[in-house]
Amino acid sequence: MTDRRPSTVKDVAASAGVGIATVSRVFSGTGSVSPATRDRVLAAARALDYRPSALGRGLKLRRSGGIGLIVPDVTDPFCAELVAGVLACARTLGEHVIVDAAGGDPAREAEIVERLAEQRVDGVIAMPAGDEADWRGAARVCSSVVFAGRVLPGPPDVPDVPSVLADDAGGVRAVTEYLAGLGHRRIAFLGAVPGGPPRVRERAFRATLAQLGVPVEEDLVVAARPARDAAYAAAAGLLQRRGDVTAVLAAGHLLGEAAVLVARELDLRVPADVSIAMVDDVAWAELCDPPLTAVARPARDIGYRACELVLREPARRGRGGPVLLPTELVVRGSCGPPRAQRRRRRGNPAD
Amino acid sequence: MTDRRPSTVKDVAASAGVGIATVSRVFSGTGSVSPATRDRVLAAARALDYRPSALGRGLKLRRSGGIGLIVPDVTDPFCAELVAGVLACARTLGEHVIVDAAGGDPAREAEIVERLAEQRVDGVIAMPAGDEADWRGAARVCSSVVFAGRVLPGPPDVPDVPSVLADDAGGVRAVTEYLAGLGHRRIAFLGAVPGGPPRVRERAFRATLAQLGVPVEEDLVVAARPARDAAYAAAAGLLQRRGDVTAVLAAGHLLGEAAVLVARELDLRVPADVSIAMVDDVAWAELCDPPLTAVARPARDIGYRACELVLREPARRGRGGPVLLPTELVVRGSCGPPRAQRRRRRGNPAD
DNA sequence: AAACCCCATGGAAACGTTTCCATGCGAGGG
DNA sequence: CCCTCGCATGGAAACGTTTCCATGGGGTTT
Repeated sequence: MTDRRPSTVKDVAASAGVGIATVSRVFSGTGSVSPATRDRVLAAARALDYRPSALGRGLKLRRSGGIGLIVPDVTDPFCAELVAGVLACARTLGEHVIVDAAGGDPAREAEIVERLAEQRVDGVIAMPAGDEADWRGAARVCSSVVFAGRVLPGPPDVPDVPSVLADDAGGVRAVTEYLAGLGHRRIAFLGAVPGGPPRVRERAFRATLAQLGVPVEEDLVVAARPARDAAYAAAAGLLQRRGDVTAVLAAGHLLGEAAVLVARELDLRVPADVSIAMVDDVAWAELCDPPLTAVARPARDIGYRACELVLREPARRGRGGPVLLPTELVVRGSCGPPRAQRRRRRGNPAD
Repeated sequence: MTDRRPSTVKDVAASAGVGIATVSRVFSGTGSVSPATRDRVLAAARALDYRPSALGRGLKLRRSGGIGLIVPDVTDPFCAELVAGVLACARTLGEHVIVDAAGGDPAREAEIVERLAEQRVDGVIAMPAGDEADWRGAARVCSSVVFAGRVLPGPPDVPDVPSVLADDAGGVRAVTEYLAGLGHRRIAFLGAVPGGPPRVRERAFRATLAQLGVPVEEDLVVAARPARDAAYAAAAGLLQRRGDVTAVLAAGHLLGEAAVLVARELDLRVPADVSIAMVDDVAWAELCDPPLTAVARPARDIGYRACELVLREPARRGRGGPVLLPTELVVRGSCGPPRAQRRRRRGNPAD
């Protein structure tokens, strides 16, 4: 039936009685074309339903006019917000975005990068999971890579991949100071990263407590992979083992979710029995009962900024370390003064 | 610097001492190449860090090897889940996905479709907002369009755009029967679509009640745009105006959120004073207190299936009406038997 | 032994753009 | 009046791939 092939510059040129170069000039905006000719070309194009082929153009220009975006999981609220930011910025710059989810798997990340390189994307934005080495290779493969929302665990020696991050340290400091200011002394940190050296949130937590003269009990810093089951197990372990904690700072929304569910399961009232706060202000924080105090990371801005960085400012890339965007402490009802010292649930004396 | 241009078939051919046709055959998998030659080509390619250009291939093949995906908002949990499904399927089929958000604006949708057409995508999956006319044009422009998760409000005359949907009617029927079965008689439907004829959920709600012999009070069917503010306003209006409703069925998660917040604001206990259920089982439904009963739509499956449809089964497309995927009623604690007939807000609730 | 066929291979022509370069032409200055 | 300059325009060459077609050679069949 109507599976006519799309019309091309050649068709338009013939129909308008001009050369193909002129048609190209009209559509690419370069060069000069007399108004009369331009009108004639545009009319012909409209009549033929002409639509310039991005493939032809890309081939000639050696760029596709699109960028790649790699996140661990598009259904994660933070990632989704970040994606939205990237889309918003890309739209203003007239680029399209190829999105893919790596599921936190370095091998899949590498695979996606490979594919994006074949697509000749103009740049790649990634929320990385893999290790330094993988990405150093990737940076070689792709024109430009920007990390957004997360960086690699590797040694912070030469940060040759530019990045846009939330000021996690500042956010954790703020919420830790807030909890300490309410009078808490036994504050748990839920969500240390299992292997390897402590990451920025844990470090900020420790540093803030130290600065406030509150001793850090190793027992209260619990590691957990960022997955629902692991988070729940970690939270359950913590709250059962240490009935005397008066506040829990969850390092991410999955951890916060776990803390809330476990507290409910153990019949702990929030914040009367235990205060809960978390990093990442997701939608449900407000719907919780009580609503959860959280450190809001500007996920959308991070995405937007990363996109600007990768497309507009190739010069600034990598200079001056990561771009840090401010967090905000959103105080809701889930934190209060600590309950007077007393045991609850067959507590084990651990102090 | 190392801004060498990427190597091409020509480079590889020269380096391996073969013709470019042979290199192409090795990488595209077509034709036959002797093992020895193949190895030589692969070695040369590896040495040169060769990566076939998707642009060149796309130009020749007249297809980009990617599909377009248009959703209203990637941060919406349902959309995000749908996107994840599409990505999963596209991955298995070796295609990439260009994602964009239209914000529910038909003009933006049209613009995105235009852009995708320029990219010569192999197909488009859309959760549409625009009206029938727009999309009929789009379908002409693009090779193939599939609707996912939502269809157009237009008359269901000639469904020439294939679609993959949740069985909303079944889901609403199930939850309505459940509420009626608990004894509710004054059940509100929150989230009728403002303009135009009633959509499938409202129709199913009315039909089910009619079938059960429960009269539908027009006053209890309230319209609301699917936005936070509108949802909240609608919910507040409903619950303040009609203190005698014993159950609210929210037609979407934003509406459900609004119902929960308004109920809390009005000091209505759930489910003692009012039962709440909603369509769309999002993460916070379980974190709510009490956890919310919801109709789960298989968003991920919908995305996956839509992607299969658009890529694998061009023949089946459009035949036999929309593909309906089953919903599931997830019963949690937010619904109970109706309170004995009495006015709400009779002073201070004893807590 | 001759005819044949299939396989491996290379050359060359697309695919649809952009852009360099050449051409023609009208206007303005010497 | 001629030279020059600038502008509008067209032809043609790239960009990197796939694929048709031709070619040559070795093995099989008669």
